[in-house]
Amino acid sequence: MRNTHGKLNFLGSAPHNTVANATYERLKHDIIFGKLKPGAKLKLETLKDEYAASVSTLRETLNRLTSEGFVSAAEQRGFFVSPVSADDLNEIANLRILLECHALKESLQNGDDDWEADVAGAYHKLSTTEAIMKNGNDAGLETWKEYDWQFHLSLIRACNSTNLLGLHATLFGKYLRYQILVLTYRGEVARQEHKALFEAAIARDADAATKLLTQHIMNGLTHTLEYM
Amino acid sequence: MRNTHGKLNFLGSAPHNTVANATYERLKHDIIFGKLKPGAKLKLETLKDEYAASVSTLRETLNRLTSEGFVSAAEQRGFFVSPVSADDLNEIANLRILLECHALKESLQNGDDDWEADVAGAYHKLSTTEAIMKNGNDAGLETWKEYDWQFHLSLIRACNSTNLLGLHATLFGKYLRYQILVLTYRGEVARQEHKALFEAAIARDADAATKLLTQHIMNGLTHTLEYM
DNA sequence: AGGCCATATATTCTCGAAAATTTCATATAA
DNA sequence: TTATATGAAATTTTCGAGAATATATGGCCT
Repeated sequence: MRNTHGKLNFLGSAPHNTVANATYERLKHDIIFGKLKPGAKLKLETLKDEYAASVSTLRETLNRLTSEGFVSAAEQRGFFVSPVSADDLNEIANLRILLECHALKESLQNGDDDWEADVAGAYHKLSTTEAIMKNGNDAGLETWKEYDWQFHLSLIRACNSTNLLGLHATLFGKYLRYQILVLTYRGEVARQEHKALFEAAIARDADAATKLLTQHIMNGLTHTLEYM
Repeated sequence: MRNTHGKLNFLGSAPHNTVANATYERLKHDIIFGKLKPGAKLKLETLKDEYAASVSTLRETLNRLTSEGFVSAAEQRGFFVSPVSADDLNEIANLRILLECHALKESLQNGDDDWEADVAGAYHKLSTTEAIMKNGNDAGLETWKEYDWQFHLSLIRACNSTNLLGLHATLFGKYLRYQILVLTYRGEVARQEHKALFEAAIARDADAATKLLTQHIMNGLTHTLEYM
């Protein structure tokens, strides 16, 4: 993680103090939430106007995003939004299963009372939002996805591996981009999956929890592939 | 991976056409091979002289390296070489086991004749070098480590996941830095471990291969921790 | 002496412009 | 007509300087 001070938001960075950080936040957000389409050329002159940053500053952020895989770079030919594909989504979903299940197991072993309270809190926020959205209110898409992310993060936070949490955060972002891309509702099913996952986690049933998590991700994958 | 054209070297990038890429290569190499010590401040003015690049270009590469975790950044206080710790090494070794074993299993299932030939070739280079180094010749440390990396990469290359190979490459680099840090010889043991691993892979014995790989990494971890 | 504030120095962050390279449009030749 | 060469325009890459911020220095007060 970039800055250890200050509260982290759901894209995984500190609040933007510098122009570079603000630009990074906005660019990443715009890619994940589809404002910048897959494959789109990222011309520096255009970005300069749109994001109010100089070429050098923009290149800093584009290099960061390239490292993470949200942007692709071609030597002397500039940057473009990383393309999407069924293969790529498959890879990401499987990696998420691998890493998140591993982290979940560790977390269930290590998590103390504070961890459990965090999970309960995150689940409460998520389920409340999902209950509201169930009634046709799909205005708070970003809020919902933020709570979704926070819930999954809370489950694995006690895994005791900063490196693992870092990799997971990037993967989650990539997975989220695909979900936003198809943007069809899977709310009610996801709601039940979250509930079962939460209960298994609190019961410290690692086998059940990892199975539920795997199913949860696989179902999301199938659903997304169907609408791509 | 950054540039799909041209042959990749063992640090995972294309040959340096641009100043930025050359600087990135050199900086990463200097961090992994300990020329830049863990925790060292990376002052822009100093780097400018040493690497013959402008501030903007340097910041591009430092941002890339920060994303990968080789460099740490503190808001308004610049960059420094990421520190090392036993905890961090533990995390990295365990992640390497998780990812590399998974990739190995997939690779053993998917690998065709060309893959097998690649593995045999990579193993040949590695074992030849290890035989030479056995006789007290420890001049070719970097060559050895390159062949080591190429061998491990060849084993998992048929895993059919670009994302997985990318994560593994970064992890391998971080693991390598710790090995270089203690710089004590584990050649003869590693030689035998590589041999057993090679044979299990060619026999497509996934269980044996993953067990051997896990042991190989765990032994390296124990050895490194001992001398830290 | 030891802590605190103002000032000076050092360092990072940001920008716009010049150099290098690619891409596009047009003309010329087979 | 198709292919190739030529030059103009667009784009990326690189740089050095100025603005913003952090760190160090030295004087002042208790």
